[in-house]
Amino acid sequence: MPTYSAPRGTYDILPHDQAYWRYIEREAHHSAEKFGWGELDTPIFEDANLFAKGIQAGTDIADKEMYVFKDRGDDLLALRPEFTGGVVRAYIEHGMHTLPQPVKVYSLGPTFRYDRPQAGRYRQFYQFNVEALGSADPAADFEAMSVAWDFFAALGLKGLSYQLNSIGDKQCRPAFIQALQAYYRQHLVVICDDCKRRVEINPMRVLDCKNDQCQPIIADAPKTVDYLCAECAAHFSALRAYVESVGRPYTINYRLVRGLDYYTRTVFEVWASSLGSQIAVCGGGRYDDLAEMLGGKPTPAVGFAAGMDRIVLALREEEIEPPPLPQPQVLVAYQGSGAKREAVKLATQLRQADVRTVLTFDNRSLKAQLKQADREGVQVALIIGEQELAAQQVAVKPMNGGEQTSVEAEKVVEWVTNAVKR
RNA sequence: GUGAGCAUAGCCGAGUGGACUAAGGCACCUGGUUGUGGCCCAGGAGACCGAGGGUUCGAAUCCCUCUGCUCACCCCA
Repeated sequence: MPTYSAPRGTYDILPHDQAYWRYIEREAHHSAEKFGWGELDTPIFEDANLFAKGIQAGTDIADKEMYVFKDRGDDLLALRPEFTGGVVRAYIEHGMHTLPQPVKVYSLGPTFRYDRPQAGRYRQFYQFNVEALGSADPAADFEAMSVAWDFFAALGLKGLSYQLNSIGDKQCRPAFIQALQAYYRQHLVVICDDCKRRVEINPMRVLDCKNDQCQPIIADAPKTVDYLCAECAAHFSALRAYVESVGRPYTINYRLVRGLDYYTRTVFEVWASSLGSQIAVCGGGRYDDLAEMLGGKPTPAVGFAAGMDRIVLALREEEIEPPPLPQPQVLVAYQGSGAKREAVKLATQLRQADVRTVLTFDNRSLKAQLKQADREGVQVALIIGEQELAAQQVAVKPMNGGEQTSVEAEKVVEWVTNAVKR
């Protein structure tokens, strides 16, 4: 057994797997920029309180599931468990309310949660995060939802649909919570133990309980959409109209909720088919009350986060092949130390001409060098042996089985740049 | 935090008490071609069978503890 292994819940993304990540990152950039979003990079760690604000007691989030540490200056920091906190902090810190609203920013990178790892869930995981800050317009919700849609469609994921709900705001939600709790208290004997707890601590969460015995109770439970105030109802119906106008399939999912207080109105997910069943590939919604909780001016905002690890899994399951990464185009083989010097020099010249070129090391046999050329997928092997050295030539061997020829040493770079495919 | 399953070389994986100084495949290295890849053939290297303890004349194989991995629950900002 090795002395060290990657920490629990983390993993290495090996060269072999990078094509998936490159593909996902490329499409993320492309989709976000298509809609006028700009990239924002924030620190991987922040003041721990930034993430703890707005998290109420009773959930495991703040105390158990964050990577919190003190640095040598005794500052309490946390590895970011999500992007939103840092994004809102940056918005406030840099006075972005003076920019044209909304401010649309996206981010890519690792996030951290101290969870028990399981399928598609890691302690270091990668997110594509998209936010629009400074607009309460339902069209902004739709724009964020559309970035997500465009992104997943570009990746080739099939069976896309939206799950959509509205959870109201601080005007109308209290009445809903009351009705929900009253209803659940009538059914305490049949619901699961977790739900008995949830009813008091985080009542909206009873709606996405997976326990069989709770399903009939959920089915008849009060629905958030029936308790929306006039403004929230208008917002929701405008958003639905936008979704319908572009013909994307969506389902009103009354069980789709968020547990924290700063979430308002829109909650959505994008689902894709994977191995025949539907999985959520991103989640998002509106959080009109967060900026104020973090010490900024009231700033309506909407966004989503997509878990890139899960997207990789979905691509694999759907057998969607990412575009291959660039392979070396040329390998320079050699025999003898004089030839080796020439090979090193030629390789340098080829790279200056922007040809992806590899060499072998350790003076291996020509056979071994050509075998490597095959394995690396190069288009052409250039061979410098004693004969070529003496004749100031280079043997040119196409790896697709074409005939081997000789080219004058000083014309090889030109020959290669003309012959090799990008 | 709770529950279940699993743990043999880089990867896959046979072996469930004696003949295991642990099979096979992939990958790797060398040679068959004293200068030529992909196929084939031959050979080589690579494992103290997750760790520790116990039972036994004998343990990869049985028992205990630990660790790790996986899946589900919890949680999911």
